Amino acid sequence: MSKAKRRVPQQDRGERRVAEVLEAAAAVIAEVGYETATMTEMAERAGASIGALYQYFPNKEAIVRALRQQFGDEMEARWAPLANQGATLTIKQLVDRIFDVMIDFMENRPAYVPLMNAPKNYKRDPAARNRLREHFAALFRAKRPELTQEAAFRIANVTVQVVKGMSPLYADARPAEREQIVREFKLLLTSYLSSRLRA
Amino acid sequence: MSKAKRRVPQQDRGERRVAEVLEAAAAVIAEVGYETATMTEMAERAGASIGALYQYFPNKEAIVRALRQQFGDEMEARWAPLANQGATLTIKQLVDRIFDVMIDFMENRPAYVPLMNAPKNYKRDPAARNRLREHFAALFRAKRPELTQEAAFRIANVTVQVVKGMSPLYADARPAEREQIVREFKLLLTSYLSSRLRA
DNA sequence: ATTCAATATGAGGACTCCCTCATGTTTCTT
DNA sequence: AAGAAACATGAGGGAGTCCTCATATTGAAT
Repeated sequence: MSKAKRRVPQQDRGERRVAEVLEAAAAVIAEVGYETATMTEMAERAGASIGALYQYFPNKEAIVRALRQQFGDEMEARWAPLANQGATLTIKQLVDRIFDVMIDFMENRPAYVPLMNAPKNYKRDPAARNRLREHFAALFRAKRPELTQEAAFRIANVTVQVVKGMSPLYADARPAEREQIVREFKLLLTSYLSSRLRA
Repeated sequence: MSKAKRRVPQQDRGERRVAEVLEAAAAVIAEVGYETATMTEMAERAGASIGALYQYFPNKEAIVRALRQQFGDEMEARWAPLANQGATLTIKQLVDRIFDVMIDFMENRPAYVPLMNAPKNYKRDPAARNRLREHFAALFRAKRPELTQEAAFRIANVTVQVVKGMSPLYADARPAEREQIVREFKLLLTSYLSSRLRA
């Protein structure tokens, strides 16, 4: 395992490179998955040489970490506005919101799901894995404050798995069938949350 | 891609080898997943040489196909007795049955989930992917004959994803927490099926 | 204009993986 | 017992991967 530190970009050129590499990496991972994505392909698609890539990222894992951080931050920005008004939403509204955000994210950041499911490298930042679960748990506790942390996390775990479960079906389906799939999974989550968050 | 046909076992020795290799392959895949499982490791763990392995299987994909076939047949044997009496079961009984069978299977055939999720090679036998979904769809239609094929398949798809969603949580959890997780996912599926299979 | 840090390049080292094949051993048949 | 067929072996070919490093180029500061 390589251990050397890498360059931190100091010029505009460097910052652009880093951004280009990350964007290319996300595209490649979205297409072929983390394991089969190669560093050479990422570099080529970024219009950079393999050496340039390694100026900023010491190894493949570092790229994954950077992408997860970036996606995690973007998620944060999406959920922050909801945290306040969480108490006022109905279950149906809550479920609609959850799926709207996640579907929009899956379409605009198609590397998100493959990245989060890549079993590798979670030992290095286990926190990343739980950020989404914590957002959901916070929403549920806002709606029903008498939930214990534990209970909220359990429900959030199930919620995360429901959304994850929809994603491969959604991705494989023809656009015309997608609405139907979304309806089905919204019903799934609504039925469950109605039991669990009942007044 | 290699294309040569391989030996079909003719002696007891050969049949034992094939069984040993398949068992070892399943163990390796269960531990590290399909992509990272190596042919050398499978051979070593089967107590065979790499050459012996390739006497019977032309490539890695062939091993996966054989395992999927085997697991599929075992599944068939589990669901067959239910197909008849499907009409008489309550939703709760149905859900209990589904999870009991799947959990038992996951514990005794830990390679099942990684294999079914391996995106590779499904082009060669797309039928394998749908066997479980078809079993579920048959159960649902036994219970509610007025369901269209399409509707039954949709519900079966969701059901498969729910069970799949439980499996990583179940596998990662300490045994003491597993009962809790199972309860949660049974509630998830029960709530949903109650909506969809209502009289 | 000069200098030096920042950035870029890509051939190739070190490794791993899948799979072949020439050769050796065991089992069956007669 | 002898010959043939089935089975076993493992070194190594070929391909692909991650990553390094010596060298070259660009940009900024003086």
